[in-house]
Amino acid sequence: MFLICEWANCMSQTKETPRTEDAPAKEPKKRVRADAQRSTDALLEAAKFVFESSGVDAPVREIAEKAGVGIGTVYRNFPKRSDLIAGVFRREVDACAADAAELTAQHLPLEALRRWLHRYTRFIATKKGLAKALHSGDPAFASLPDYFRANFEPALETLLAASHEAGEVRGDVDAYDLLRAIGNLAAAGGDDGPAHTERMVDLLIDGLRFGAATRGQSA
Amino acid sequence: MFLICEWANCMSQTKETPRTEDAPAKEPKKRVRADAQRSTDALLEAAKFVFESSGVDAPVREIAEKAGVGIGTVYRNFPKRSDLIAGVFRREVDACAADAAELTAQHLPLEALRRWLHRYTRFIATKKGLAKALHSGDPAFASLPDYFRANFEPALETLLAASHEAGEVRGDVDAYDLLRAIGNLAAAGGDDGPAHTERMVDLLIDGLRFGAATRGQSA
DNA sequence: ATCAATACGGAGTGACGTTCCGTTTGTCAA
DNA sequence: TTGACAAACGGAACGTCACTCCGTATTGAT
Repeated sequence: MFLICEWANCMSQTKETPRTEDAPAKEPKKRVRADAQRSTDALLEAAKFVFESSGVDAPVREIAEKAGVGIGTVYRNFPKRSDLIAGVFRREVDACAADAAELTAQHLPLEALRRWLHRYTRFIATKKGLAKALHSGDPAFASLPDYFRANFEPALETLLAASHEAGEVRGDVDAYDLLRAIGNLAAAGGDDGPAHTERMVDLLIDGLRFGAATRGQSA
Repeated sequence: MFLICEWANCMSQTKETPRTEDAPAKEPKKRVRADAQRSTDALLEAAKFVFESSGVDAPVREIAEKAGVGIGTVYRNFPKRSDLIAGVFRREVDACAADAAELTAQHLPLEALRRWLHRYTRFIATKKGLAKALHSGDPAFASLPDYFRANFEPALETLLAASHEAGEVRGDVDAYDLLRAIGNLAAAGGDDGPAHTERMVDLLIDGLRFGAATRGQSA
């Protein structure tokens, strides 16, 4: 009730995004060697597991061992420990955001929306341990709030729009507001298990459905 | 705007206080040796300085050196690094709470109240760096929220009551509410210097004065 | 002045993040 | 297929940290 409410708030810090030119071209002329790619993947996979089971303070050596690579390899891929944490975070964001498209393809709009919001709830819940690290001021984390928003907001907007066009939910809900609200719910709700959070999220969804037919049908 | 709001909230976590029997007697039969007392004081003094200048992550050795004692002495007085941090925190709370009585003796009620609230504001501001540590889950910090409240709430209550009896402020303000409100103000207001916080606190004080004559004169 | 109790300092221990470098491997041109 | 080289590899080594241990010095009651 006191620690995590800041989590989603952290994600909402209004950073100016200069966005001048970051990644100029995808492949200038370099190919990624296959073993390097394998190492990076194994590392992210192992780090995700270790962070979730032993916390973000787990030693780098433990992650290297779990990934089956040497310590040197860890530091070539992620020069700082915090880069590894940021890497795991980004990968998780990617996975969660990607699920939105998949759910859209497999379910009717409202059901896809419902499932994704619960998926997002689980994402937040597993990232509780990261909240502390996120506040360390480490520059490796500086771009994370933007990354979070840049991926989740469009994903949810698409889901909302589809459900709205199907006449299932109202059209006047801001995707980002909803992300933050659920983020706060999910992050704070550790006290009595995930069941409580699930119920609260369902309640929010019912709120979205209420009045779907009576307003916002303009779009 | 996003990190510290949790600070005072942390302090408000509703911990059950069994309070069965903690400190059974002040002095069972042991006297504290003079050199030991000197070491403890020097350590707390040095730690306060180092934490404020170098952050709470400063190495223990640095504090020991500043205090002019050996590392062994640090660890005899404060078995864990976190105990030192907690010790500094408690001492600061004591000092701030004690100032309430002193200000009461030296000033008229309303002025004493005003000065102490600004004193408290400074306390919060210098404890920003501790917010992160406070969330580490370390058991050494578990009792801090209670300590915070147990010292500050009565202090402010006394100040408020005196001002109210003098007819200067209303009588329907909860001391703890006020502590939290100012805590949030002071902790969040780092962006544009302390001046902004000072003004906001003065505004709150004016709020207390408003209507002093028209209501709550029952007490 | 004596002496047991207590506190002292700081070398030592183990674990950590990170660097360095000799060795191995993947890729591609011949 | 083969050769060669850039790239990636593993892990010993380094510096720093929190914390432990123990021989020595200080204290205060007698």
